[in-house]
This record gives sequence, C-alpha cells and structure tokens, in this order.
Amino acid sequence: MPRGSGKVNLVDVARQAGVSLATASRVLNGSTRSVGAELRERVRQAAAKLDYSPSAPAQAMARGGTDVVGLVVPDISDPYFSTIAASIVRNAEPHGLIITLASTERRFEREAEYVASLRSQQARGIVLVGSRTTNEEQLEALRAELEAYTTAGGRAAAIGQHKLPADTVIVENRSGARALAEELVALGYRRFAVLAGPADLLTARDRLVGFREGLRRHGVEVAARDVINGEFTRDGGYEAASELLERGREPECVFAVNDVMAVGALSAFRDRGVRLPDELAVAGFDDIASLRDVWPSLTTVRIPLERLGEQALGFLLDEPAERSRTRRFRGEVVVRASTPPLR
Amino acid sequence: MPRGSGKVNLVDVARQAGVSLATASRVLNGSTRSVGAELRERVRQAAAKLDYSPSAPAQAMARGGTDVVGLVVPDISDPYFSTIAASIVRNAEPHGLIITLASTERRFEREAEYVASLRSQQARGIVLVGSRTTNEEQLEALRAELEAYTTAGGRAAAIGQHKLPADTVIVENRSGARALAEELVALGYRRFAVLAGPADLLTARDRLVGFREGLRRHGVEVAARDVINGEFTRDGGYEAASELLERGREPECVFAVNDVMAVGALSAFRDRGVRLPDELAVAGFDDIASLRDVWPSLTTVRIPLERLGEQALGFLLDEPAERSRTRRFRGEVVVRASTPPLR
DNA sequence: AGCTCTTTGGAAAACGCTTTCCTAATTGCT
DNA sequence: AGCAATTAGGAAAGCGTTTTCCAAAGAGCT
Repeated sequence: MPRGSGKVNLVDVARQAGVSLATASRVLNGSTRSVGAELRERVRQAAAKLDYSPSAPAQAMARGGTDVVGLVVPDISDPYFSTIAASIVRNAEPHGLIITLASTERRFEREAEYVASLRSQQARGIVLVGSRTTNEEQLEALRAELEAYTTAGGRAAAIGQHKLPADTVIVENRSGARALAEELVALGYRRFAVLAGPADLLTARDRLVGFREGLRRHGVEVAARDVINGEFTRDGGYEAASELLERGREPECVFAVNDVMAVGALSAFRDRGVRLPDELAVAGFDDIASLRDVWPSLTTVRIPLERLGEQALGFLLDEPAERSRTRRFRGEVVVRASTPPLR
Repeated sequence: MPRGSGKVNLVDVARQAGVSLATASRVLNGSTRSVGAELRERVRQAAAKLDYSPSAPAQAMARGGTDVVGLVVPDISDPYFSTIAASIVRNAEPHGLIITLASTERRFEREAEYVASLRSQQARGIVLVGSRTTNEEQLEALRAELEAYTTAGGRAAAIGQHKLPADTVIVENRSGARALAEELVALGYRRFAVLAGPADLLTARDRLVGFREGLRRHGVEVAARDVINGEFTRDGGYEAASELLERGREPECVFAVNDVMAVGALSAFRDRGVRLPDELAVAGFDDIASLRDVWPSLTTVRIPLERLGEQALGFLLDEPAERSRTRRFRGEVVVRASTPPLR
C-alpha cells in the first residue's frame, strides 16, 4: 500500500522515527554498528509506514560501487546466448546482483561501447560473451576499454574469447569437433561438406579446424569448395545449405558448425526434396536444448552452456587474481538420428 | 589507451583544462548553455587526455533520474521471451536506454520484488512480461509495488498481463485460438486433445477457451479428460503428451497451447512410435522462429513478437497518458505440415 | 559616451546516501 | 567510588554530478 506523496528519503524516515539520519541509515543497511532495539524498531516502522525505498544511485555514490553486472552478448534471441544469459541471471540473483543486458546484434564494434557504458555505470563486473576476433583494430579498442575498466576497479570475464585482459571461460571447440569428425568417420562417412559460419569468428574457425584434423587422422579431406561460409544463424545455415546444393556437391554428411545453422540446413535440404537422414546426414554443434526436438534429431557436440555462465560469474565473484585465469570446458559427442550408420 | 591512475572525475578534468567545474560539465553534457569555442575545446581535450568517464550514479542523483529500463520476464531462455527481450533491447539502444534484465524463473512472487528493486534503482521504466494471474494476493502485492513505482514517477508497461496499473500490450489469444480451431475443423479434424499449460496462467487459459469456442461453432467439443495441464515448457509438453497417450486417448489432432510445448509433444509422440503427421496431427501457438525447422513443421498461430516489445517500449517513451492504454495484437493462423488435411 | 541587453564563466547549493569522527552515557574493573 | 573501556547516538564530511544564481564583460542602442 504505497503512500503517494512525492519521494521519501532517509531524512524523512529519520524525522518520522525521531532519530538522526545516521541512525536511520545504520538500521536500514544492517551496518556493523549496533543500534538499540527500541530505536531500531522505530526506524523500521517509520520506513515501512512511509514506504521508503532507498536510492540506489545515492547508495552507489556513497559506497563507491554498485551491484550491477553487465552482460554483453551478440544476440540475446539466439538460444546459445540466451541459455548462457539465463544461467548468469539465475546465479547472480542470490548474490543480490543486478544484471544489465546488452545485445550487440553481432556488431563487434559495439562491444567496446558497451564496456565504456558499463564503466560509466560503475558496474562491478562485466561478462563478455564471445564474438569476432580477427579485426585487430577493433579488438585493440575493446582491450583498451576493458583495461580502463579493470584499472578503475571493475572485474571482467569473457566467454569464448581468448586474448582479452579478463578471466576467460573457453569451450574446447577444436577437440570437440575433432572427436565428432572421428565419430562420423566411424559411422562410415567419407565425403563431407561443412557449413562453416563467418570466416572471422574464432569459434567457427576452431570448429572447422578441429573437424578437419579429426578427418585427416583417417585420411579424409574436405575440399575448399565443400566449405561454405555464411552467417552464424538459422538463416545463414539455410542459405549455406542451399548454396551447397546449387554447387552440385554431393556429400554424404554435412557438418554445420553450430546447431542453429544445422536446423536451418535441415529445412533447406527438406525444401529441396532431400530425404533426411538417409540420403544425407547432418551434424551440428552445441546441443541446444530447444532444438532437441527437430527431426531427424541432431548428432552434435554437447556444450555445458549453463556451466559456462556459472563459471564466468564465479570469476567475477572470486578474489581478483594477479594473472587472468582460464577455465576450459570440453564438449561431448552425442550421436542421434541425423547421422545413421552409413549403408 | 587508458590512463591507469585511480578514478578521474570532472573536477580533475576542469583543473586540467583550467576552467571551472561548471564549465566542464556544460561542455561535456551538451547543455543548452553555450560555452566559448576555445574553452570547449580545452575541456574536450582534457577529458580525452584523462580518459574521463562520467559517473552514472552521480549523474542520476543530480539529474534525478536514470536511463535504465527494467525488463522482467518469466524465463529468458524461453524463445518466446528472448525474442521479446531482443526486440526491446534493439529498440532501446537508439534512445540511449540501458536494459536491466530480471528473469523470475516463472516464480510469480518475485515480480513484485523486482519491481521494488527497479524503483530503488530509479529506473525510468519497467516492462513486465506476462505471468500468472490467478493468485489474487500476489497480484495485489504486484499492483501495490507498481503503483508505488509509478507514483514515484516511473513508467510501466505490461505485455500479456491485464489488470495491472500499467499500459498494456495484449495478444488476442482467444480469437487466435478460435481461428485455429476453425481451421482445423475445416481440415477435417473432429477429435481433439489439448495440452493446456498451467491452469493459473491467463495466456494458457485464454487459448484453451478460444479453442473450444472455435470448435463449438462447428458442434465439436473436447472432453475434460482430453485436456491436460502441465508446465508451459518443452518438458511440460513432453510430459503432457505422454500422459495423454497413457490415458489411452486417441485424438486425431493435439493442440498444444504454445509452440514450445508442441515440439516437446512431437518428441513424446515420436518416442512412442506414433507416425507424424499422418497418424496424429499437432498444432501449436506463437510461431517461434527458432522452432520453424522442426518436422513436421508446425501449424500454429503467428504472434508478432517483435512488435510486442516495440510497442511496450513505445508506451514507456510516449508522453504519459492519464488513463492506461491498451494495444492489442492479433495472431494469424499458419497451416503447415503438422496438420495435413484429414483422410 | 552612457545605457541596457546578452553572453559567458564561476561559486555554491542540491541530490540521498554512508561513514568517520565526536560526545555522552553506560559498563566493568579495582 | 573512581577510572578506563566500551557502547550508542548525532553532526558533518564526503561521493561526483547538474544547475541555479551571480557577476563580469562585451554588444547594440540612442
């Protein structure tokens, strides 16, 4: 039942309770200093009666810091990132942290802007979720901002992005893709095509490299014209798959470097009348939960997405280390219906 | 290239530029008051040289407000909500708004807490994305918080939640479900089952009600035992579908009140050996983009999710109205492969 | 040349807290 | 009973901005 009159501040509460500002503050923020039971009660009552709500900005000023953690992702509507975001939000809540969300729409240059904004907000920490990496100039700008942020006392963690001045959480894309490749070879596949995502995306590149490594161990190669770049999205997958068919290539198995692209490819193939999975096998990467119901169910590499976010937040909450830390997570190959044993 | 020494504030900038604090402030925040070209330049240089970053909390205090907009959703990893979130983030950015994200994990009582937190943060606006509605007590608590928030000058908008003291964006669930039902009848279906989501969720209930209305127009009923409640999630759909089969019911078509449940049901049916879509048709609701690639592709009702977020934000940015406004969006039936004409 | 208007710059108040520094009062000793 | 040590409350100094209020200087008149 709110009292409707203007803003109520601590002074009002103190006056109402008949105590000093200092006492009111001490009662309300559970400070170390003790306050007599009687006054404590009076203050509590007054605050309740006036429906007092402390001003977070004022507290931030006085305390010299906030409980804000900034989360910067390339695209919050992509299930890969929204899963990570969910785990971060979930884990942040019990610590009383407030999450600020920025979605860069996969425009890398905005990451630096957001970091700057977060510094201005006096955010306590930043979690940066992986993005492009090849443009050295932009990367340098980002590094500079991060540096400025951390020297100002902020904590930074990155997911899937090496070489940043921050604690980082890494997915072992390369070894995961390697293992997947070997599994596919074991299933009998020899002729592969890869929907490789953007050429300048580290994650995508690592997966391609690992995949080729795995094949090569068994003497299998994938020609350059069987590798198609495209956006790291569902539509990117659809288009790359269409392009593949148009080139007249006839692989036995298509590896899309992430699940989102893989399901796009599934539709593309189906739209062209390809009978899945018998005529063509498809594999993905990530094991996105909300995509587990597609048919044929995707063979993929499971990444512990929730743990990624958890760990990144853990870094922020830990004591700062002198050198930046790295935590690696492995993927696990999951074989499903989209890649039946060949023949 | 950050300067590494402690925090730099406006006073430092002013001193470096040899001007007063007031002048520095005026230059840096593009105030109305004009400042001579020479001083302006000196201040700019000083700020750049010191890598000055204004303190957002201090600005909030002095200005008496922030550029924060709070977004409260039931579950950010659900594509329905992450799509809305994405549209809000995207539209907020050009206005210089900062989005704070709270995910209640579908625990309704936390909405009120988050609103309280947002009031404390002096957030400029709140977008509350639909949740339960039947517990009058909790609803009252939420109303009280919202009331307190708005009388303190904040703006509130709700999506899919009526009867809140806020501008609201409504999806016409009922008419959408009605149209879907009629379409299904036209395709020849007569025996239906419904995976109805949680009984206390308004959205779910409206869809069920509308669906029945549509059927009734053609003299078709769906018995109570063919309506199965469950969680509004993928697993909820899977379980409800399993339950349906265990009951030995043999509908011709199953309507899941949202797509996420529908794809869960798809898997459940497939796991039990039901041949889709010929043996059993399935329809959903929402037309979630990332689920468009499932097979059989879902017949569903398309909701303009992006527009929902856009409109909610629009309400926040508009001049406040004396009475709270409502904007309704209609859904559009989309028939796909999961409901082939019967026979 | 003597006025009154504009500009332009600075001093200082205000925003709402937290926390240090005092002071008064109580407690625990001897 | 007298003193040190502890406890509880208040006054006031920040925290980093924005913005009002003044004053000085220059511009435009007659």
